[in-house]
Amino acid sequence: MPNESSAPEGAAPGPAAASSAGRTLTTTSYAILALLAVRPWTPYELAQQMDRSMRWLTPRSASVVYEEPKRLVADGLAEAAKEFTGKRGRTVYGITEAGREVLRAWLAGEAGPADARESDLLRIAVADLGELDDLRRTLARMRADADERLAQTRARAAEYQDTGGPFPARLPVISLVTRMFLEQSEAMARWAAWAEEAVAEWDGVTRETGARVPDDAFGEAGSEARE
Amino acid sequence: MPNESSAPEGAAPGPAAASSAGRTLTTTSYAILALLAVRPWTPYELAQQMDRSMRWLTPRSASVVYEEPKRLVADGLAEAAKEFTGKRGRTVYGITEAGREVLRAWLAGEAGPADARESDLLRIAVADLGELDDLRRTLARMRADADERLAQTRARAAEYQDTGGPFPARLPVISLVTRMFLEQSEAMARWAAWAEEAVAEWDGVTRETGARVPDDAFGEAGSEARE
DNA sequence: GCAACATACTCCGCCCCGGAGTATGTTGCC
DNA sequence: GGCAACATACTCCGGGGCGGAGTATGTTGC
Repeated sequence: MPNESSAPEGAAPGPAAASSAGRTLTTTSYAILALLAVRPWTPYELAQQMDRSMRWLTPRSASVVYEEPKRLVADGLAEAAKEFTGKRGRTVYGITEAGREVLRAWLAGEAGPADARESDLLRIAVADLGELDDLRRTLARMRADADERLAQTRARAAEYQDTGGPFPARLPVISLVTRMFLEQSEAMARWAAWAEEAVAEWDGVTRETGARVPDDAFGEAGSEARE
Repeated sequence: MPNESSAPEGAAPGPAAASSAGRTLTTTSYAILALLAVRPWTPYELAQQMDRSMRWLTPRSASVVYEEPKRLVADGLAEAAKEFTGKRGRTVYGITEAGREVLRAWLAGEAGPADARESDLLRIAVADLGELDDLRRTLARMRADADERLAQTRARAAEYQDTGGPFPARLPVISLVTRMFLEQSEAMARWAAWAEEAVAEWDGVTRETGARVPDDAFGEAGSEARE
């Protein structure tokens, strides 16, 4: 059976296709789109800004940052304007109304790249481009995920402790990494619960509209971690 | 066949070049090699086992798991034996002495893929294929990394708190993700310190040779996290 | 006897990486 | 005023990895 997966310029929307785009948008797409929603950028600035603001969330190398806007333009989600300084050209990218729309849809829904972890965090970071309820829903989902993951990790740990695992001689080294996963998933679950609670008291998604920086947001995360 | 076509540095013996292989080995390479060091596997078993044991450490899709052993064979680090069940052939892969050697070298040194995080954790998980001192060195490095990362994260958090960041209106959402990074890096630093301490009391790297499962390895990671 | 499942793979388009390469602006210093 | 250093503005390419589709043969259970 011939694969018709590449239906490029046919404007044929796949079933799972994110709104108007003729491809599945990636986390990179949404990251760039979120930046463009703030103001127009040249690719160079975009690369700088991606490095500054997205490095911790979802790092992307410069070559990718140069590519993605072109695709967004092809999808009709961004637009490019050519400018010149002497004989030196440069492109300035802006977001289109369609672009804002898919961004809003992404912030509002489950749609988007399957790679949940990193894109969820991005969703939080740019939540002020969407609605308060979107943020709450995302946090609720993340909390559920984190709790489930924690439960799984604990179950695995308990199993190793009880049975010794398939290679009991290896248990000491295994215990080291297991403890690491416990620590990480507990941290995640703790955070998700905290964040959900904090946002429960918000009236909006920015400072002006009623969001508040929680008192303990920037301090020691675990009060007991002090030493 | 030396596919050296793209590397014009011909005579330059890269110090980071993993021993005899004509390419830079990836984390995947070491993961597979570590499995092969335990026993021979068919690709199908390998894929199963990768999913079982490496899913949390460094997940790889099946197609990659089928590809990698071929490369390892080309590098002389693994060997393939063809077997038949009726007219159905299958390959069984085993590790070569050269393979064990690069695995030992990887466990002993800094060499390997730059992507430190995930490969370090793998190094811990298969540390029983190497020496106790290798494990200690890896943990010391990880602890230093974790501490530095924590310091950076705290510095960024403090900066946001003091200056409000470039977009003060966005501070509430930013504070959410910042807190998440604080939580994560604290967890990591806490773990690294714990692990280093635990291993300090070991005499070997397996149970038989004097490694012990720490008492609190499988319990609540943070004693305060109980609720 | 046949369906369902397990085994044993191959192939392909796409994303992303990271480093090399190519230009042309602007700034600062002697 | 000249020139080096740095900033800006990109393109190109090989390779790793993903994930889903496709192919084919063995084994098991009803």
